[in-house]
Amino acid sequence: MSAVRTARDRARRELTEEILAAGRAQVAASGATSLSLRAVARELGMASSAVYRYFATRDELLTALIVEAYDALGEEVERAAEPRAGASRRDRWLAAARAVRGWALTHPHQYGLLYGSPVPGFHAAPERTNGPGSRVPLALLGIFAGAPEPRTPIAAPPPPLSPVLTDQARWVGALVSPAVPEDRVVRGAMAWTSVFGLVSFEVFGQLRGSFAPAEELFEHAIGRLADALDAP
Amino acid sequence: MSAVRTARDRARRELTEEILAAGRAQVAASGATSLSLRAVARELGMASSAVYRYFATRDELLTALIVEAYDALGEEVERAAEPRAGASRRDRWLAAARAVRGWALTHPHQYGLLYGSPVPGFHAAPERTNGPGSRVPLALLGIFAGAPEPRTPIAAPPPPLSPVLTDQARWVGALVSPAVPEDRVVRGAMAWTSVFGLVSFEVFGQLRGSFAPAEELFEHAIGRLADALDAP
DNA sequence: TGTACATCAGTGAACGCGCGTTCACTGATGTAC
DNA sequence: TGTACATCAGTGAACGCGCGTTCACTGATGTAC
Repeated sequence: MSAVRTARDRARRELTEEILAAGRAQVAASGATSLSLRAVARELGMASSAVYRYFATRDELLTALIVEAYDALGEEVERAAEPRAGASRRDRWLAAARAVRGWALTHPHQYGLLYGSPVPGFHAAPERTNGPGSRVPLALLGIFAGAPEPRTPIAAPPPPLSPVLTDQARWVGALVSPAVPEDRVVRGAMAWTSVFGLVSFEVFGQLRGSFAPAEELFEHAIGRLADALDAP
Repeated sequence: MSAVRTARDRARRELTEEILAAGRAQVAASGATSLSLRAVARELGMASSAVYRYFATRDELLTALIVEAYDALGEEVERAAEPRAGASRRDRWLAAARAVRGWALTHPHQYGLLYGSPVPGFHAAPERTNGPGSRVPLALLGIFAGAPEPRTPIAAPPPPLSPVLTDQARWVGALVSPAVPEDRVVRGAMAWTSVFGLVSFEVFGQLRGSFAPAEELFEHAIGRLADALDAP
């Protein structure tokens, strides 16, 4: 067991990567439902049975592709949300939201795989997808950790949270440190779901005939969401 | 061509309805991708080729099911959004939003068919789905036609709309009468996408481990959205 | 009211396709002595 | 450094399945005279 592995091992890693790449391309081209082991094998010029040396089943390959996609999106959003010199919280929020939209528009089928209707007859193992799937919400949450930076104070006080909602929000808020206060978590969740609602509508074609192309609506919306988030 | 049709005609109508019902049940049970003409025929105890007397192709059946689903949801939302004695705009908005969520939770697969990732290799004819698909947004828009009912005035003035966004919002606002002012349309669009973002996240399982069950988050969110909508 | 013809619904077999997965096998690569 | 054995990657054929769609057909229903 040396750090430098054998030729066999290197070949294995490479082929695994090639299989993933072919699967990724297939999902990108025609969606997750039509992902097929046989087509992947054909693409790589190997017998369909050979793929089974690398992924025990079609569902395993699909799970790996989901994890990959969550990680790809997560990485982009994390980078955008990162604290930077001269970047306010609002800037980071806007950048993160744009990263979500940008990735979704360039990878519509992978976006659909993650945030669209679940693939029928397939349930990804939660212990494999939960972590990667949490990267985006955690990155967004991280932006609002710590004290708020008030900008445009709102006259009306925010409506109180119900006890259940308070508990949920406290639990979520404690996932980052320093913990985010409950009302902020709830506002963040609303902003988070808004962004994905908007992006899903755009990617899945619901805005055709009204706000498509949705660039401007999106920009306006995330600006307003930022205003709401920045309130004390 | 009398109003009362022949026996053959009655039988045709009935069987068409039965085929739709079987298809609906199949979508409800396992999602749109696994809808199969053969399975529908099996369900009805007829030869698979017989279905072709009623629907020229699988895609036609799927289109019909999409139209049906849009109409079912549209009807519920329209009813909820209807002006009623003693019901404020806010009440109507809350009822409409709850109708969306309620329908989605009881028909998750049909909801996925309408608002999830598009079925691969299938494109519904826009001239058939556009009308039914507009019912929900138009119902929501209708709630806010005419003058606003200010409740909790917001200190900060709303951010101005870009020229493109103004045009889009004006066009959308003119779909109902009296026309809805641009800024209100944009706020409505944000509320609309928020509701569907929240519902999609809940139905597609993205809130597992944080805000699920999402009843309370949803109630809170639509309340806050109502506050924003009711601003002058 | 009865007959002749046209229309239509439903059948069953078939075509051609692609899929996931298994299995016995061969040949190459790795390992222990 | 060389040999003997164990491990593993990849093959090709096969199983069993379900699908959408077509086609020539039969028998029932509708229509015109």
